[in-house]
Amino acid sequence: MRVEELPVDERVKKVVLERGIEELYPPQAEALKSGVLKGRNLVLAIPTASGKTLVSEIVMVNKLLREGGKAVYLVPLKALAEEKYREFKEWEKLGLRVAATTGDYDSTDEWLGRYDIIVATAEKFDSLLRHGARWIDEVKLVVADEVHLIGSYDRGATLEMILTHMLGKAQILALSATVGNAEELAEWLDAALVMSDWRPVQLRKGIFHLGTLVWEDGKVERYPENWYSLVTDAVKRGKGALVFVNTRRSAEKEALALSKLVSGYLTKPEKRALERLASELEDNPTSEKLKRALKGGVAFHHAGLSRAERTLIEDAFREGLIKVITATPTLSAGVNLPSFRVIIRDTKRYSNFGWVDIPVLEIQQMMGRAGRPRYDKFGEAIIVARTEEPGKLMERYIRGRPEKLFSMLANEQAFRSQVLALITNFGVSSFRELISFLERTFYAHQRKDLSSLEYKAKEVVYFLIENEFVDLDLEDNFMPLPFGKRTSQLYIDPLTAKKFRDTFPAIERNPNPFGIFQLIASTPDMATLTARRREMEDYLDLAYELEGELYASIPYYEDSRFQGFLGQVKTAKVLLDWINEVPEARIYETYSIDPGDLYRILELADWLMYSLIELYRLFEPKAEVLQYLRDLHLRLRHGVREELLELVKLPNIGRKRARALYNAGFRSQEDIMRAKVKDLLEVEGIGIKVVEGLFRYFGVEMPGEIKGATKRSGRKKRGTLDAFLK
DNA sequence: GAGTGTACTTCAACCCCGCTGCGGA
DNA sequence: GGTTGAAGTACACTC
Repeated sequence: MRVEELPVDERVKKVVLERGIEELYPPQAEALKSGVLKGRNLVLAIPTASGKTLVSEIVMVNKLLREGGKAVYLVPLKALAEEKYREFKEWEKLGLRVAATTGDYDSTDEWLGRYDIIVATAEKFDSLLRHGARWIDEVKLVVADEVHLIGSYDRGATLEMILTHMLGKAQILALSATVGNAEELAEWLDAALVMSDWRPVQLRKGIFHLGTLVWEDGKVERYPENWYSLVTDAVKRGKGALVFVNTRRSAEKEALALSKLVSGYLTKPEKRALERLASELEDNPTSEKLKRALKGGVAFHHAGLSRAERTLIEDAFREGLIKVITATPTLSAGVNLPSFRVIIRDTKRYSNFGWVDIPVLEIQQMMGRAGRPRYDKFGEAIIVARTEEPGKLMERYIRGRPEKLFSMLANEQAFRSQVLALITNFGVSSFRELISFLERTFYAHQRKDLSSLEYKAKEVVYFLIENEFVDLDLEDNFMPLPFGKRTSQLYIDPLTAKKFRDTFPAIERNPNPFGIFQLIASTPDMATLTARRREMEDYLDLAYELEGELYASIPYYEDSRFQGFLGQVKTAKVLLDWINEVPEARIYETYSIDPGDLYRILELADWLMYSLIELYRLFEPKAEVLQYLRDLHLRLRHGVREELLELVKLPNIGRKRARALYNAGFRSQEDIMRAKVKDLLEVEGIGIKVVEGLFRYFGVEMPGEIKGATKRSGRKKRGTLDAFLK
């Protein structure tokens, strides 16, 4: 189908044509003929990179231009929200306004009302729904990207509930990878279904075993025995490779090993560019390894890396400077990062229940990364058989069909939160109403029988009533209580909230950081570290030493909670170090964690600390305790001791600069306001830009000579992604 | 004959990912 | 359940 022939607004066609697209891919054409342009719901199940985004753009923009209202585009990852935001920005030239919102930047409501296309993570949109933002009624279209995540154990329920809420109120366009039961999903959503395996870049799949590479069609190629040869072969041909492994340690090890082999194929300028790239990285044990790997044109990629490091690597790989990335599954479902060759070293992974086969769906998503549109005529995805039998792998992952999707609504933690939200934020006022809502879910559609879910719902409701999240009136109608409503808006697990509330009296008696941090670490919303075998004794000792500060009792060795408890102690200790200004590098070393892990712990602790305070405020707080908690929250956010709290409030002053200023004798905002520019510049880490920012903050004129050299105030609009990114 | 280097075998420890709140001059 | 680095072992070689 030609773009010219599309039955859409002329302006839409013009923009698409300007991109150089004149002809639509067959599945795109089929999708657009399905009635989706006339308002019909659609499930589009096609491989990644076969043009789902373009379809959704055309549908969104056409609808907005013709009918007004808003479109919401849901993604599973923050990084994807940024990626889509950048892509959709192009449509602003038609007068539409595009915004992105995730937990990272900007908060709720009203400013979003000014935008037409809103990109959000599913959880963020769920949260917006709970807060009852007024503009929600104007949403005419919901695009759910990666909708197969409805089958994810911990996050699937959120997506399912959002779609249940919006079903009937807005048009729904669900984008999915190929799954086993797309029909079922389409039936539930009362949607047309378009399925296809068509790809713009052909994909060849094969199994490698001891030097023999067998392609799907039976063709055989010979290589040296070690699978490394698959990588070097790709590089030799001027292409890149993406290697998937199942542990961080393996990613790092293979990167270093491959680096030695690949470095021989690099040109002099490439080597220089890579050196430059490596020098941009900060110094910590993991970065050191990364730097070594980079010198050979190879990088590893996993969640231990900071976001900046990840982006740096992704960009350099896209440019072709980095030839090979070894990655854990962070990359399989993340941002768009294709490669000529994809090599899958592992097909099993460790879970709580021991080793399990990685689902077909996931392996196929990894394989789908092979082949770069515009550069490659075809892509190659190769699974390495090491311990598994090659034949079995061929059957399961290459010829086999992906799994069916199953509703995860019944997952207890998720269900608890969702039931609470229905009662406190969505006006569900009786058990009967609750059930009738649940009848519209994918769970009900799929299982037909609601009795076991009903039983669970009953248990949850009892729990909520018993713990005063909700009350019953004389006619047995639900009455939301402030505690319940706030819990739901804070987006925390009711169990976390209960735990907090139960601990308030103890906190009032003896407020202290260690106790509070252990409490936070013990909630189901926190991702705690695990204590390694040889660390266990140390943390147990620490717990006994500080027993008086804990709000929980120390479990016995035989107790099933023992392991978890030590992990919580370890996490609390990390947080304690953080607020006592232990340098990051030392924290990484002491606890053998990576920057990404620390960032994650701090982010979670920050959010939970805020929630703790907000809930405490509901229960006749003592002023001095409240102040104590607020100060602790600030210390946690900035990673400083108490005496620096005043300084870190200043713009561009973090824990390092604040400490430097303090040690140089500038101990209050007053001191700084009165200081001479020259003296401030003497302080380590303080440059002219920082000083300029300080002066602007105080509303003081800069002395003349300096002012001229540093003018520029790129005031960005608040709440947009631009502001966040810069 | 003790010390050192090296190649090899055992052995226990460790094991992917991600989202959510809110408000400041 | 399988990989990995570290500890342990055996053995040859050097001074």
